[in-house]
Parts: sequence; C-alpha cells; structure tokens
Amino acid sequence: MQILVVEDEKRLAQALRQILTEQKYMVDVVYDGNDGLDYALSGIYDIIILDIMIPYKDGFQVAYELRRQKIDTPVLMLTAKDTIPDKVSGHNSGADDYMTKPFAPEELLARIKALTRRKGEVMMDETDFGDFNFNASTCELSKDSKSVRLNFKEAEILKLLLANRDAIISKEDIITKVWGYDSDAGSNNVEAYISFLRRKLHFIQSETEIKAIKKMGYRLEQCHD
Amino acid sequence: MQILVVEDEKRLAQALRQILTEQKYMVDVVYDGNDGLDYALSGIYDIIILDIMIPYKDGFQVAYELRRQKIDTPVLMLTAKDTIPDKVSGHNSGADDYMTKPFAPEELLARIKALTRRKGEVMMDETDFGDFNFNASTCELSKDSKSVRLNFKEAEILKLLLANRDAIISKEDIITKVWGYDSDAGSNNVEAYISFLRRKLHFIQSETEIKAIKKMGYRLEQCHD
DNA sequence: TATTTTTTTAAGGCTTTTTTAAGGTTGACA
DNA sequence: TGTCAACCTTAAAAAAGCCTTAAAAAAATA
Repeated sequence: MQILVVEDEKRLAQALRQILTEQKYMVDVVYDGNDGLDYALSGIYDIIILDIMIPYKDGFQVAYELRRQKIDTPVLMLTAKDTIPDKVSGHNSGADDYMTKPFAPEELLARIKALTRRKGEVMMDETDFGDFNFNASTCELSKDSKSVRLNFKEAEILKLLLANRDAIISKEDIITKVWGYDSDAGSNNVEAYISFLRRKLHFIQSETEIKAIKKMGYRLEQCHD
Repeated sequence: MQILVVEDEKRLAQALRQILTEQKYMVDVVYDGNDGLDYALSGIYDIIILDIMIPYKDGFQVAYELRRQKIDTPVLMLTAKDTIPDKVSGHNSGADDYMTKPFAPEELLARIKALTRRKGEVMMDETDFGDFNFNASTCELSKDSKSVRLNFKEAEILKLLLANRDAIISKEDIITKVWGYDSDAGSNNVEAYISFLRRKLHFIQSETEIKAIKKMGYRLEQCHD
C-alpha cells in the first residue's frame, strides 16, 4: 500500500511520514505541487494526501490535473481549519475527501481506510516473524501446531513490536499507543505485559525473544544460535 | 440487509420505506443527491434505490461518482415513465437496473432480489459450520434431527458470525449491520442476543460455541476436544 | 382487542483483564 | 566487589467486560 504525501510544511510532513510508516504503509513525501503532480501521475499510489497550500501549484490544480489525465487515485485534501469554501472547491476538483488541520492521527488513518476500502483491497493481517505467526484478525499467536490467543493489550503491543520489526520501540511509545495519549500508565505496566507476551511466546515454544535494551525500549529478535 | 432510498418525493419515499421495512430490510431514506452520495459512500448498503430527478445532484451524477469511488453497491434507478433515453444513460452511469414509476411493490421487491442475488451477497441458503446446519431461508438451525427456528435478529447475527467464520467480529459491527447505522442499541443488546443464540445452539445439542473475546468481539468456534 | 412473540432494559454474578505492589535479577560502573 | 538503576516476574487486588435472567415494552398476529 503506497501513499504519496504532498506537504511543504516540514514538521507536518515528517509527522505524517511517521504516522503512516508506523502503520506499514510505504510513504513518499514531496514538498511542492510540481513534484506532487509528477509523482502522482506515475499512478503507482493507492492514495494521495495533498495539502492545498503548497508552492508552485496548489492542491486544487494538482487534483484537477490528475483527474484530467485520468488518474483516479483517491485524493485526501488537507486544509487549514477556517477555509470553509475550500470544501466546495475540493469536492469539485477531484478530491475524494478533505480534512482540516490539525487532526488526530486516528482520524487520518480512519479516512485513509475509508478511501482505500473502496478499492476493494483487503488488508492481509497475518504476520510472520522468525518462527511464529500472528493472525491479527483472530489475535492468535502460533508456531507449528501450538497456539494461544492474545488478549487486547497483548495483541496491541505485539503489533507494535511487529510493526517496528528491527527497530527499538520505547516504552513511552508503547504507552501512548496502547494506553493512549493521556493515560497514567507507568512503565511497569508495559513491563508486566511484556512479561505476559514472553510467557505466551514460550508457551508455543517459540525461540523468538522480546529483548529489552536498557533505557531505550524493546525489540523483537529471532534466536540465532 | 440495508437499503438506501434516495427520493425527494416525500409520498413515494414514505411508501418505499414502508414496503421495504415490511420485508424486514433496514431502510435509510434521504431526499437529495448530496445526502444520497454521502450516505452511499459509507459502503454499508446492500442496495441503493436512486431516483433520477432529485435536488443538487441528479441520480446519474450520484451513481457516476459512486462508481468512480469504487463503491459497487448495486443501484436501482427510478425514472419517470416517458424518459426513454434515460435508460441508456442509466446503464452507462453505473446503474444496475432501472424501473419506471409508477410500479407495483412486487416488481420492486423482485428487482431487489435479483440485484442482490446477482452480487452473490445473499448467503447460500444452507450453511454448515462445525456440527450444525443453518438454513437462512427458513431460519432453521439444526443438528441431526433436532432443530429450532431463529427469529429475525438471531438469524442476522448468526449470518454475520458465519460470514466471518475465521475472524473476530466486533459488537459495533454487529450493531451497525443488524440494528442499523444510527440505532441506539447498546452492547448489552448484542450480549442478550448472543445469549439467546447460545441457548438455541445448546438446545439442539451442538458443541459449537460462540466465543467472546473481551474488547474485541465474538467468534464461532467448533469444539475441538 | 387479546394473545403471542420479539425486543429492550436492567441488575447481579461471574470471568478475564488490568493495575498495583513487592521482591528478585541483571549488568554497568565506580 | 558493592551499589544502583533498570528491568523482570508474580501474586493478588481492582476494574472492566461479559453472561444470564427476569421482567417490561413494543410489535406482530390472531
């Protein structure tokens, strides 16, 4: 699933990239309308996130030109909060949806899902890592014939670990993503759940480990003897 | 089975609602092309009944836009008797069938059945799962010689569970698909019906279980001793 | 209208998840 | 080697989510 982000505001662009790559989307970011149109015309994207106020060509022009050239990649327009008239232009100019800045990551992801669902692409939610397999739609963790069901938080944490494959994910990240933004969960909560996960991995006799890196976070590692 | 009616003529809209709800379809009615498109884009409907002459956006535009956005919900267009050329446009613009006003309720229902059958959305009448069998057209749940009749909502929920065989289906999904989009049914409603279903499964001495996964939803599981 | 069936609501009990807390390990570093 | 901070594990308490049931309300049916 490939996403093109056309956004000149560097901070926002960076935030978008992070949010999206975390969800395992492949992301390309460009910073103005000319590049945006060039990239978009390739037709390889599943969705285009397009700010309206960008250099050279604005979002409307890009979207309009895209449609004129029969590229029907869904376009999600980003617009400043107070520009109501933009909604109309947005809908006329080939945008499929629009969203006002600022927005919650969840909202962005929801809209992306709505737009891509229409393409009829069913997301596959089986993941392999090392010697085990995790089925996100049933929350089942399995190796060979053994399997256990993970509960909600265990599953969320494992998904995060899997999404970050060979990077280290910090406890703070885990807390904000699983417990939420303003929860008062402490690091021991994460530790407890990591412990539960380890027990279940051990139960299915997986050799994969959840490694702790002091002061940094956790990371999945397959055992390499 | 959810149907969207887009019709500005209030009397006709009301008649349609009545005809359809009598047949136990879940019906939403909106009165112009803008609302029609918005609602239709949700993708939750099994069929859309779309008048051509409606305010803001006509039926063609709505259907066209729907298809462009990859929503392939079947569209049944309504048109005045004498506008023959519309037929052609209708077929080009994404409509799956059209019907001239006025029409007999039976004709409407027949066409609806035809359209849904075509999409293969109607569940095969007979479904086996684990040790039981469910006949969707008679709503009979049976195992060996024992059988019970399910009522409407029980049947709808069981169909959902069967359609999602190897995934967990959330309560929210169940609510929106069985009670409808904007109902105020709470999660306890689902719980109660799940309980009824369990009792009936038990009554026919099936070993199959409806398993609850906290915070996630429900899932059918055959007993594996 | 009376009767039956379906649907909703509410409450108490039960199970699982989540949090908390306390004591145990580990490894870096003086 | 001893100290300390960070992390691990576990038991048990607390909370949340789900189950079941009865009874009330609504709807369908006779």
